Amino acid sequence: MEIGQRFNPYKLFTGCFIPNSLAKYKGLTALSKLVWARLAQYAGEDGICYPSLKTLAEEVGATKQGVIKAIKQLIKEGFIEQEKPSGMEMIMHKTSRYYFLWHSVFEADLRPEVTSQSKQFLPPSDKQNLPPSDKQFLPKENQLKRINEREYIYSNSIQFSNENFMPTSPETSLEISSSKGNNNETGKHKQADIVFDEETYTFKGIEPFIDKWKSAYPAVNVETEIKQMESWVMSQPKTRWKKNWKRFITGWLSREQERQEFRKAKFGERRSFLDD
DNA sequence: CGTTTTATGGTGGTTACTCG
DNA sequence: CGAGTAACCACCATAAAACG
Repeated sequence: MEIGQRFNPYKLFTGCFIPNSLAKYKGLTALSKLVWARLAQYAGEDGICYPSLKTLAEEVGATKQGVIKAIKQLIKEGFIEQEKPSGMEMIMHKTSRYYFLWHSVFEADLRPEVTSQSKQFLPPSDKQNLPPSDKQFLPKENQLKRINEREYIYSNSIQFSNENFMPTSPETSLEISSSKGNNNETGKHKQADIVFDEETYTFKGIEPFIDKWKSAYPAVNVETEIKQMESWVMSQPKTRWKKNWKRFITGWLSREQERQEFRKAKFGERRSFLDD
């Protein structure tokens, strides 16, 4: 690929993701939406992120002041909540924590079948998913619906695609297809081989293994990694495609699990998966 | 009626400063 | 060091007014 050459950006990049409903929302500036997207990308499985204003500003191409204004607007409009450092945290120059709030505009992006079927993929509860040190920062549950509950709905959020990011069809949705699954149709307990669909650039037949992988690799966001795999495979020449995709996927997840554990051991806590 | 000019508000940048 | 405020400035989009 040469500079200036035409190319197809479809599923080619990873990066920030702005839901359609948020993009259309008129109560936020463009920068606010970008900041939201960046924060969403920072947020890990626990749905919390804590980048510094300086870092945020650098990564969205704005100034610290601009980011402050954007964050204020996001808070005012009810999209995020901010926990400012206090006490020892302030002394230790800790950064603010940002929680995502479920907003009415997001409902517009949820098709009925997605809303009902996605429930089973939500984490058991907020607190169970939070590290102990984070529990003290949990706002009142009845006031707050952290957006990581919907994380799986937007699990392909770090991909750049021309299509709607919502998993609207079984062909493009791990979540929905897993609820239907091969078992219902072809029956019973026969496990089909995993194949890589050349047209949709997605893995087919992985649904029966998702839960297994989740429990086997708890430090890994399986859905996100699958998307990254699909993106990676897509960029590879077909001659390099694997024959045994299941082995490829488990190998990838295993490697990622080790990396996450190494990170935890080395850095104590992860600030963001973007710090890779 | 269409085009140009002007006024206004929103947004964001820079700098300096304070606070804990 | 991180977060925040304030004053000032520039830019841009929009609406209204002026003009031919």
